[in-house]
Amino acid sequence: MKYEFSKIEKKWQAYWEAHNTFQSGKEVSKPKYYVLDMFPYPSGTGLHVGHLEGYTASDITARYKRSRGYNVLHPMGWDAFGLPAEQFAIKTGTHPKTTTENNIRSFKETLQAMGFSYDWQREINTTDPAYFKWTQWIFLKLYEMGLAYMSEVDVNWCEELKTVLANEEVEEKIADGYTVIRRPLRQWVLKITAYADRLIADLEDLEWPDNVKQMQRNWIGRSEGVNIDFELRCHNKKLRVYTTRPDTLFGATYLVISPEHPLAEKLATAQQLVEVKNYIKGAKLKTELERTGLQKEKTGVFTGTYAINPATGQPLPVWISDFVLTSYGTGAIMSVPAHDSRDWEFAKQYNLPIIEVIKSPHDVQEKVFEDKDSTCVNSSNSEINLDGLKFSESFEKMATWLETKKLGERKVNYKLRDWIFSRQRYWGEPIPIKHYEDGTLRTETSLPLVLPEVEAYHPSSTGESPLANIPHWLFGTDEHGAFRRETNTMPQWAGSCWYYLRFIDPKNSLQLIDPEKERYWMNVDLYIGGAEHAVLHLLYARFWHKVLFDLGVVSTKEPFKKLFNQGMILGEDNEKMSKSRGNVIPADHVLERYGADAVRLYEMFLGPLEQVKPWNTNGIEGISRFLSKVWRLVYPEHSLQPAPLTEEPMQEELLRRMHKTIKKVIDDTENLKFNTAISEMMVFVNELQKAGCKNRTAVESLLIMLSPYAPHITEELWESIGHATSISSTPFPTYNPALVEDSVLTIAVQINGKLRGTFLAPAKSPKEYLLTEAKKVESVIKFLEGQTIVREIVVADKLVSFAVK
RNA sequence: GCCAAAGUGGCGGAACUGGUAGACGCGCUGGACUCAAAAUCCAGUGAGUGAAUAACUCGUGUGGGUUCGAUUCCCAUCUUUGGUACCA
Repeated sequence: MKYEFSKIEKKWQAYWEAHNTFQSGKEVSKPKYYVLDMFPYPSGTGLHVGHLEGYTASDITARYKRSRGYNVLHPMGWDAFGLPAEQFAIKTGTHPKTTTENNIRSFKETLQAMGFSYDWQREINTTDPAYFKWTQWIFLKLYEMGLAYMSEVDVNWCEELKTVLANEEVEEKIADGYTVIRRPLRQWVLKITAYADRLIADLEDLEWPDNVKQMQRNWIGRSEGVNIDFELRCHNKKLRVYTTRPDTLFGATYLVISPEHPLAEKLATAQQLVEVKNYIKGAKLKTELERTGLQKEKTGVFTGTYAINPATGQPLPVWISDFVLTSYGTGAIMSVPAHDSRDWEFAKQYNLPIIEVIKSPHDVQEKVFEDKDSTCVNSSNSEINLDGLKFSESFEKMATWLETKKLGERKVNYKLRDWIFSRQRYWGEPIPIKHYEDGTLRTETSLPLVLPEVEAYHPSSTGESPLANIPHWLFGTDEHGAFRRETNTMPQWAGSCWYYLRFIDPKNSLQLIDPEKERYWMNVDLYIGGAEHAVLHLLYARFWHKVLFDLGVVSTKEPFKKLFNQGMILGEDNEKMSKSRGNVIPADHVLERYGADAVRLYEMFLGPLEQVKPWNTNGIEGISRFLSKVWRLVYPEHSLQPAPLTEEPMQEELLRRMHKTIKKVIDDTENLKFNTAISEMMVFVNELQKAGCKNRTAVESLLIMLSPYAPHITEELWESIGHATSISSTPFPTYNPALVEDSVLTIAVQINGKLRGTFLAPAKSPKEYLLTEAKKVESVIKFLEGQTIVREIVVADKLVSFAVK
């Protein structure tokens, strides 16, 4: 019988569906394992081979864990709110709901054709009112806790999209060809900064890649410093700056404030006023990106005003420059040009003094010295002396001095900013807030607040969402009077911030999640997805999770215990797959040609899961050959009947190979090193074939080991050799440790580090025996002749090494 | 610029805590089977010298170092990829 993958794969997919093979949650006495994919946005372009990589990895893990006796939760759903469906609606008038439904259908077909063992009864969709009812519920909790507030903020306004973009999205949109300007608008904002410290601290215990943890820490950007108040000459006011280097106060030679600083214009002397005004005007025209990114040369303007350095009593000119950000710290800095490269550049540009206060190996007039490891110099007055102290001591001493003199106070700052949470779009969760005529706000009493049908999906010309154009939805009256509904909707991130919880209890209409089920299933044991979500999605989800923890909705501090980022699959030309390059390999295409098992195996065999690697269609042929070999183990060529399996004992070598293979496949599968697990199974199959082995244990062990990787062919062969139940519920084979080690080993002999010969020796041979035997090897004798052995090294079971002269 | 990761045959990659570099697969070469082809099977395949399945030399981006021994550790350097954008 021939191996016809298309017939077999359809047969078993239908079987699994009919038998609810992968329904989870029944056997709560077993240990649980929750393995989750980052759920996709169902786009119109369909899935390509790159998408399938992570899903295959999680599916192998899910199937493997089931086979090892775990109660596995492995769900899938749709992150279906989003811009593309809305844009398509604007263009064609098709309701985003229709577009979304069509795309979901096509995505689901592909995923099912891959044989993924999802529990489809738990499927969720973020645009389903039964789902977003709870997204809105969480928002109201945030509002009640004071974590959601409205603010008139300078936002990134995109004229073409008529919407506000998050800071994080700006670059991407500009790259897509949109223009973005700054403009003030009323926005809902979430106070993620209130959780900054916990978001850093709790990273500690997570099994996440170190680089992702580091990226999150950098993004939050906690820094410890001091706010210092500088006395201003000829003004009653003080100027407050933030610094992380109070230890260098003696070296501060000028101050800089941002153009948006409230004092910017007030500090300008009559003589400088025109120039200052022009500079401030110029800065307003630039976007944040222009100001911070492209510009290499520093610009600035002197206000004409001087402040007093509290340590030295020297006058410090106050400058205005746009390299100082309004949104960070106090919007003002003290400049220590000798020990900060930006300050140094600025000082050189405008000929300001540079004073060395940290012992430098070179002249600071020539080059900046930023190292913190050195000690202070030129840093004393009648009250304080920092000379000779290292950073941590001098920081402490100066901070304390400033605090006692009431000149400043310690302050922790973050780069992280609060999260602008509203969007001026139709296709998103409505924010369930009512605005009354007297200016009060009330929450919607009945959730979900659903989207009304609209005629057109264009944003309103005022910058509000299309919802502002629907009077019957927009306006209403209740016992508190007449109200207008909030027209902003939530960003796409909202639905993905908590979906992992809903999979645990997807149909609960009374609660977000049943606490008992939550305690059983949380945390997510393994979360697999692309590295592009390293910061935003994962940070937002962690933030919401902590809020839910504080509310008592969840019992764990963190949502995702172990995170794994799969590497991108590139096109055959070694470039990132994209429509414009025309190098996209669509999933359906390869599935039809090679079958799900081959695609699954090949994607895993390509290389380490975390690595970026190019697709090569030729390579998949080798996997097809491997599957045919497995098939022929059961159905010899030209035979319609499966070959009878025997109970005849295996040759010792083959038996040891089997146990080695089992061990390696277990170890590698646990560690997501699927490429080497597959190669080990290939070796085993090659040897079985060469030996013509039809031993039942050998063949069955192979099929079970292979089943998480290639579920369809193994189900079929499992049935062929006489089993009535699914291979997916069969326990994984175990190995005998005694049989994993070889009994006879090849020992290498090195002379001065070069390999000069090998010999065979029984395992665990004593040192003396190995030395004696090594000296008997012909090629070794030759090299030892006329030489003096100065050292003999023996590594048990591995090698003998002689150092000679 | 800064931060992180990585450079191994024609190609994707393998190599445990320093211990026989190149597993497995692709590709290629030769052979068997066939009228022929496909499929399958067998043998070979890092480079060089060599008649050789003898032997030796070189070889994990480059240059040094530590070591009996380095793809692995250290220093310097080049290249590539990802992240980030003056955060005081």
